Amino acid sequence: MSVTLADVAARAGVSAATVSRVLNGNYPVAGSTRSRVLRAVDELEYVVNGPASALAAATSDLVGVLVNDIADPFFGVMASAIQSQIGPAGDHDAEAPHGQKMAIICNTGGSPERELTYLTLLLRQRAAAVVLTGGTVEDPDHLGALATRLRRLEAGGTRVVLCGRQPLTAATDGAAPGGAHGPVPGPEEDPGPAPVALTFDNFGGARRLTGHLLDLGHRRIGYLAGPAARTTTRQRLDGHRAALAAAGAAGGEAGTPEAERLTVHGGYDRASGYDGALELLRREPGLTAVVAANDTVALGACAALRERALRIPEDISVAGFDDLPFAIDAAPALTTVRIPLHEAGARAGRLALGREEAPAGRTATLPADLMVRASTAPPRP
Amino acid sequence: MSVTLADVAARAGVSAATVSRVLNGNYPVAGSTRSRVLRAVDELEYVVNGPASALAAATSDLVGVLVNDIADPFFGVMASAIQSQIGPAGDHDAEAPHGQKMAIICNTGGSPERELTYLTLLLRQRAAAVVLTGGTVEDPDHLGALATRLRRLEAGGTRVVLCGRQPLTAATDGAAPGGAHGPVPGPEEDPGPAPVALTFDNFGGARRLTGHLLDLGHRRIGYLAGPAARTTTRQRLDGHRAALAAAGAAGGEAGTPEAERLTVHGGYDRASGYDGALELLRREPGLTAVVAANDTVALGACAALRERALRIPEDISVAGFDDLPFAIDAAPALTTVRIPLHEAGARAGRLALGREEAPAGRTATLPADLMVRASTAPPRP
DNA sequence: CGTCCTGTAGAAAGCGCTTACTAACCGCGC
DNA sequence: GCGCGGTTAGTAAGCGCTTTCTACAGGACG
Repeated sequence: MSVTLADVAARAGVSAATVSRVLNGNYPVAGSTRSRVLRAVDELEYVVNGPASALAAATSDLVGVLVNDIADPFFGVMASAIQSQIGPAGDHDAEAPHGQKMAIICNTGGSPERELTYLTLLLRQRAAAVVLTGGTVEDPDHLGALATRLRRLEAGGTRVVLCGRQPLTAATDGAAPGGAHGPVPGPEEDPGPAPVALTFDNFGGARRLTGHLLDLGHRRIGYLAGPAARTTTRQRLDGHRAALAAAGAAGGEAGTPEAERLTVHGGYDRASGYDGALELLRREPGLTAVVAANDTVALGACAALRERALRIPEDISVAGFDDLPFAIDAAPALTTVRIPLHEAGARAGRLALGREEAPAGRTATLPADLMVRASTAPPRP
Repeated sequence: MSVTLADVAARAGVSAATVSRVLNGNYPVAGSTRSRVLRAVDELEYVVNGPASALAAATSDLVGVLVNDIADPFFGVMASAIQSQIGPAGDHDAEAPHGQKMAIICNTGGSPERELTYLTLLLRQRAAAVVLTGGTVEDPDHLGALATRLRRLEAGGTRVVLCGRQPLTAATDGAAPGGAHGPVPGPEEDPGPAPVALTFDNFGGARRLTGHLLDLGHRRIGYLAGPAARTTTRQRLDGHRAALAAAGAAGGEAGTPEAERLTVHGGYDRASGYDGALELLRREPGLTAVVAANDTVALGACAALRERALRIPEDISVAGFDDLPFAIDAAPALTTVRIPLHEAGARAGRLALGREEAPAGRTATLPADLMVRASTAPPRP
């Protein structure tokens, strides 16, 4: 510590400016000078003072990544992919090049307030970019506050990328399958260009998944939804109901008692699946299938059903969503919908760094493919 | 952006110094002045310039967290717990208090080089603290470089905490069950105080786990080890062999052909478990139990065994390690060893912030409790 | 009534770096 | 021999904040 640019300069017999230029490589420096400086840097084990250079250059090497829950592999996988694009690349060299970015992963716990707090903190750090992952609360107040923060970030030169989330207010648009909306202005104020967004086809995936169950012959299908008023939850639920409605099956029409009865809202955790499955069974003992908001919930549901001595899939089918790594290893292997988390994260990371062109319309929707495995089968006659 | 302290000062009719003092609350300011300043801050939507204040105050709000693989719940859970102590607390308020810390989660991918790179980057940022999670490579060169980096960090005022890792060179000490070593000086140079460390009782947990299988009557037990030359891998393997040796069972003596034959090294991922189980079966068709380096590997092994038409636990027992959330939902529920990841992370976070006293001897070993579930049973006669 | 605290606020000197702007030097053509 | 572009290096002015030191009230006190 306390070895400064000036020390290096003195040792190399040049001015501080020259050292800075060698290190940043953004100005012609004679070869001999350059190597003299580099040697001094090495001998003194000089490490730049990040804050100082961020202040002087008015840019920082920090990239913020907001996630709901880093302990959840859904976010873990995305975060890992994002970081793989941002952090140090190969392992060939322990030296950290100048201008090397670092990701700050912020755990919001799904709390809108904390999300805003983190955005303020990132603004304070003058982050180079911010990636918001996963769905969000559909509360207009929150969305408004969010839009304001993001606008301020962008005004300050921070690149904003949404990964797995609708472009802001478009989130309240109902369940549009395609998802490719244009920018929608927030309340008052100039919206500026909408942040670039990568969204998942939750609606389409859910519709195909429930369609698969309907094709197998299921008609009494329970749904374990995630927390209410969140975009991801609603898109998946809407897809599910759209499939039911198209087949004229029970629960297809939102708001009807039938639909309410076959839907239980909970969290995205295992316990919600466990409790929710029991509740569904209580409400509708004749259930032949359960669709969960995600794989974790599905696993919890499986546990509950097994305790009730129901065999999967002989007595009851179960399906998840996301295709997290453990889905294929469940017994029986879980039928689910694959979300390209890794691809999405990697692409978001590149977009955040400006290393990839923004998609046309500033929004791209990634596919959600049905993965049929062993946890779903035709209902018993 | 571009609203500076001076702007706020002008608006409030005070000097910049006063505004700084109000914001930092570390100097007496008259109530009336204080509220005038706060109003100005509010009206101007002023946000401190983090780099500038870090430079002037020579401290930063950044805390580095190094993990091997953030997509792995083992690290995800710890990272989440660490952050819960460091990041914004309640959701009562969207305002970010001054001095609010942020965690930078760095994904090393298990690469020693990348670990060093990140440490340099953190040094550059003048991080307030650094938490290194999980085991490490046992290569003396790497350990030396690591010790040097950590010493430099500590010299610069960065607090260093190890979470789930032996205090540096103690890592090469053989499999000491207690783990409470004193500081061991690195090669040359003054060691200074060893970083505070929270370690897991991998050895003891593994020994109890294998002991459980032996008690059930198993004698031909295969072991799916993690990557060679990593502390966690070796401690668990050593514990396993210690239990075997104590019972006089096959494979208890390291280095013997028997021990080698019953051990397969791989990664900590699902595929390694799958491949490894098949390999074990090939080497020893009479296997009655498989112990895996962690739960993820165990799940992969289960998949492979099931494909070979072996029933768990009737035909073959399987055990994991860590007790990750999904272990209890495996079918059958996985017998494993519970590692208090959340508690460890939370405590490490508090230690990093200096909000908790370092344990006596600067090292505390956390218990690893055996969780007997349904995937283990007596072998068939 | 002058002095000495105590409580508040301002002036100003950096923190370590970047980056115009300026200066020196070189070889060149006229 | 002199002025001139082209290189390469140095000078110095900040970047926006913290913090020491100084200044100035207004009581309390002798």
